[in-house]
Amino acid sequence: MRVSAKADYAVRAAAELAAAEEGPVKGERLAEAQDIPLQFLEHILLELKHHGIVRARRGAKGGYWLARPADEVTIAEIVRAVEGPIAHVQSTPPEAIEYRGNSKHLQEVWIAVRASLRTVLEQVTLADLVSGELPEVVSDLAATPDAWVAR
Amino acid sequence: MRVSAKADYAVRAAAELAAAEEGPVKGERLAEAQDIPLQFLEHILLELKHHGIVRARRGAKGGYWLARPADEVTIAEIVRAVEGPIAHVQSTPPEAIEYRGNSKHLQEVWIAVRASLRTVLEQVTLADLVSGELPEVVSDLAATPDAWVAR
DNA sequence: GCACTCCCGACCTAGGCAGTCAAGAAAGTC
DNA sequence: GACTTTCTTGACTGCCTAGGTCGGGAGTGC
Repeated sequence: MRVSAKADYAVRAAAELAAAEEGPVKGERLAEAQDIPLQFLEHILLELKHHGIVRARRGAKGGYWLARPADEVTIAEIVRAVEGPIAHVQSTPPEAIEYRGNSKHLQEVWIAVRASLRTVLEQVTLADLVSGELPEVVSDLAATPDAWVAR
Repeated sequence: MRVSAKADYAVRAAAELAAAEEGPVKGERLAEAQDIPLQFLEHILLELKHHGIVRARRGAKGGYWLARPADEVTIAEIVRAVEGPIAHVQSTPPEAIEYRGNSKHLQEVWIAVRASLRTVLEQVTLADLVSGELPEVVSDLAATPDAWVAR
């Protein structure tokens, strides 16, 4: 139930790419802009490339750029690319687990957990993120003061 | 963004305790009922005990029982007891991270993620889980067919 | 050809996950 | 008080992941 450094880095780098107008951006610039260890970031960008989220060219004038327009890339996609499926239980998808006895309905709870995560992560695109205009569902959730207190 | 075996086990064992009428339940019975490795389960129950969620007595006729009524124990509590805080990013709470540049609004997204997890996990009590009568928010989420397909 | 930049496998360390084992302490029973 | 049952606790395991570093290789532009 936690967000890994990798996922956080990946989204931040992607946001930086989304904001860049035209032309490839060097890994080094991304690393500096978001204060991410360069070598680690390159691995992450490679994974994003393998998942068809970014593209890259090497050599002078090389760098990375988004494979698709920023308003077509969701945060969910990026998280899945680096962390794998969202909200798996014991490394298997919740719909595939069989619960017995008094925990029979736990499956529905995990399904609901996944669904609620999806409503947030699949709704927000990179374009939303850089513009700051988040979808209403999300900004509503973040707007309640209660959401900001630790527990 | 995944649920550990430990958390899953902990909730299942707690559900079993919630269903047990009166009197301590042996660890062995819990393990059998939910098919959980006994020794591992005992570690988990110990953690739950330290967090004041269950109580235990040893000796003959000993066993475990809930420290509070089943309708006052939420799944969120149990998950926190064994996994630590929900939805931390890089092991720090989202409200404590400073984002800069084009990822400035990422913080709100992670806050929203945490809030949405809370609306599910803090709503469901052990009593709900055992009876199968989940709160409306949760059953609504689990009712959409889309929630059951992998992605 | 050379500088530049990504590509990618190897490696590393710390810590967590999932689990086992064995000894010990407490409580109930007779 | 002896005995049994059952929990308690610490130590320890093997494996994997997270987070990160290093260094060479390979494609690109000039």
